[in-house]
Amino acid sequence: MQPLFSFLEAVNDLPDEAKALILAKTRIKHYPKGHLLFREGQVCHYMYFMASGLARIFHCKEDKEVIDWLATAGHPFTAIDSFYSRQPSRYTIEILENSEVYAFLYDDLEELYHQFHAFERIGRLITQEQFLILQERIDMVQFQNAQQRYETFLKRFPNIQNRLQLTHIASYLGISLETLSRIRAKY
Amino acid sequence: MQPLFSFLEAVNDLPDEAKALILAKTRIKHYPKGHLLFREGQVCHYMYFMASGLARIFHCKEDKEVIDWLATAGHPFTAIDSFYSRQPSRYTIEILENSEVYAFLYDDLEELYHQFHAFERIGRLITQEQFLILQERIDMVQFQNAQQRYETFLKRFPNIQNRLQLTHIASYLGISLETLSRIRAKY
DNA sequence: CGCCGAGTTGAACTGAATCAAGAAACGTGG
DNA sequence: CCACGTTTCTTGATTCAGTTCAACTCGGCG
Repeated sequence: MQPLFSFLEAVNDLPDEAKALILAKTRIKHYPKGHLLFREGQVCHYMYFMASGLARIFHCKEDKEVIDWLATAGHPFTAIDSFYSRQPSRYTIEILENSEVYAFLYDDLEELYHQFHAFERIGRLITQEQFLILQERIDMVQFQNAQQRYETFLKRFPNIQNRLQLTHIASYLGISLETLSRIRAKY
Repeated sequence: MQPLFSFLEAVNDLPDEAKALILAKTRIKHYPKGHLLFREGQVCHYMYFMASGLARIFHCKEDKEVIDWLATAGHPFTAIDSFYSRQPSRYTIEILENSEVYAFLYDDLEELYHQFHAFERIGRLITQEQFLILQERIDMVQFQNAQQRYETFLKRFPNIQNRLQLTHIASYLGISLETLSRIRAKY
């Protein structure tokens, strides 16, 4: 549980009672590489936290898979279009490496938000950070060419290149597999 | 103040004391078309709310202006990269029509967040909604061609076409002025 | 050894940018 | 109310980054 608490308390302090409730509500699971944590079309009932490992969140766009988000160790993730809206999701979540994942039921998270102002505050601040990450991503997709996107990617995920196959990197960057291959050919 | 309270209470109820404090902290201003509400390079100290009118939030990318956000009546806006981080902003905010704007000082907003759990909750939920709007925008920029983007734009801002010049629409859509003109030529 | 998925390389194609020039709309001053 | 200049918008020709399609290479594994 260390990684979760250090993630949360880097944002804002939490009272001990809140930590105790978080502890009581956490569901710790291990998933093997290739496992589908969540499938499109369903309502996602969990907010996840990646304790260790790697996952991809993708959706299908005209028979192609498009990766929207990479879940790396120490960060939260979910099917964001579904979890809060309680509507069916377009996303699928696939575990890419044997991973340790914490899961929090929607109702439990709501209880935490409700009971602890400090937790609600952390929720707001985390969402704000993720908003800024998305803003950067828009900038990338809208104005950077293929080469620049790859460089941005390497900076943002320095230790991930050899853990992801080219298809996935290309999909995350919004460029074709061939273009990415050509870019890497010139180091 | 009607539009602000109805915006906030559509998200979550607020206790009367919170409303009273909001009222006390609101700074109501009127700005003429063309007024620069905020300039890049400074720290933005205000969260704004557009009571009526229109504004654009843009930044400069290699001597060109890129519109990131349109502030329409009934919605909040600010230099989002600066307001919460307290760092200098890349954005400039220009009033596009004579507008009525409410402004909230950073410290006042923090006080509201701090004093009222309900307000903190509203802040979180609004941020979440804006996150989803950005996610849609990524989808637009990454996968829609020029024509589809224009159609998306018309759907999202149905009453705005004739209030914005083509240059601004093109900039918001991330396409060139000429391409947009050609698209409109075929109705 | 041969198959299969992943990655590379080549050639042709394309949507949209850019460059360029002209038309329309707009507003300001005489 | 018109003349002129400026800004906004349209239209055409050219160019380019990246996609698509296709063939080939490489490495691992039954």
